[in-house]
Amino acid sequence: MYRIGELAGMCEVKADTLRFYEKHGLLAPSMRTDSGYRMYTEQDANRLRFILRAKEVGFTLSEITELLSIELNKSEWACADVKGMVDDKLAQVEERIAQLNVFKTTLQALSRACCGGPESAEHCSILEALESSLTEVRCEEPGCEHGKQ
Amino acid sequence: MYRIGELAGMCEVKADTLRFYEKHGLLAPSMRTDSGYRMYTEQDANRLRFILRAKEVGFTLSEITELLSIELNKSEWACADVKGMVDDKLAQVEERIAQLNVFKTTLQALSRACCGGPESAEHCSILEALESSLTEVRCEEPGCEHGKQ
DNA sequence: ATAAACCTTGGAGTTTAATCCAAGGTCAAG
DNA sequence: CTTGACCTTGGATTAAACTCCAAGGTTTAT
Repeated sequence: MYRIGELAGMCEVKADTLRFYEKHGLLAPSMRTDSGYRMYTEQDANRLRFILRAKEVGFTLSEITELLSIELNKSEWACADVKGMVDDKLAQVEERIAQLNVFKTTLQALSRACCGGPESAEHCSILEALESSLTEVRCEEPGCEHGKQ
Repeated sequence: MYRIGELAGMCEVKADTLRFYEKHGLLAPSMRTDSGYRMYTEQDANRLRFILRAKEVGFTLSEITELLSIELNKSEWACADVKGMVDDKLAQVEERIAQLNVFKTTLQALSRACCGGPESAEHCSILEALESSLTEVRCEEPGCEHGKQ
């Protein structure tokens, strides 16, 4: 059993964050001492770890709430519901990855287009691309001609 | 010359957003009419497009402010500065993609572990995994044994 | 000349995810 | 038995990036 500060320290979050999660229904301590101190079990700690892992990867707290809320009411849900939720999240994650890959490609094109040297950015390909249109970034040859004059 | 609503409509943002950008030093109209209406020139419109394009690539407004300050003063900066910013952003995006891939793998494991049938989620492998530890999700065989009793 | 559509300002509200604060209660050590 | 570290609560504040509102002024079309 951990007090709030212990669990927080263990998981590298602040005690305030745990109170916040409690207020928002993500994680409540399994018990309280007579004097009202929150006491977290190992199971609570595991739940917190799941929350943190999900968060690390870009799930919002309300998405995490949704995912965890089934657990409180297991018997009212069918496996299909649970799996459906996971699959929805999976689709969202894949969508997000796809989106980020688009960003990545654009950024790579921008990066490749620029010599990155100490010369003035007067004719910098990156700035020129942002000035005109991102779709026009084309300068993939290794010998960068940029800054020639 | 465009009035605020025209420029907003043209670029598919709200007039409020343009006022917001002005307040935050990203984009001020080049002039005002006698009666105080904002009037944007084609150059202003280009600057807005620059902002929107940069946003598309995932730059925050404060990063864009920085980019714009380079833009306005190109000769005082080196290509290395500009490329450095893009490469930083690229690293951030790649890091995020890597994280999302970890979560994707976990979600795929959860999904595979569950039969997805109409039976009660009382003994659902997904929920069991969430309750204990995600690292324990191991049930990749096609014949799902889940819900057996 | 009047209604509709547009514009102005300052300021408040929204969302997400905390983070901080004040005033006070609890607990272990010396 | 008092100090210091910890805990309690409710409420205020933060940051980002808008978004909306009220009360009024301007333009334009009929």
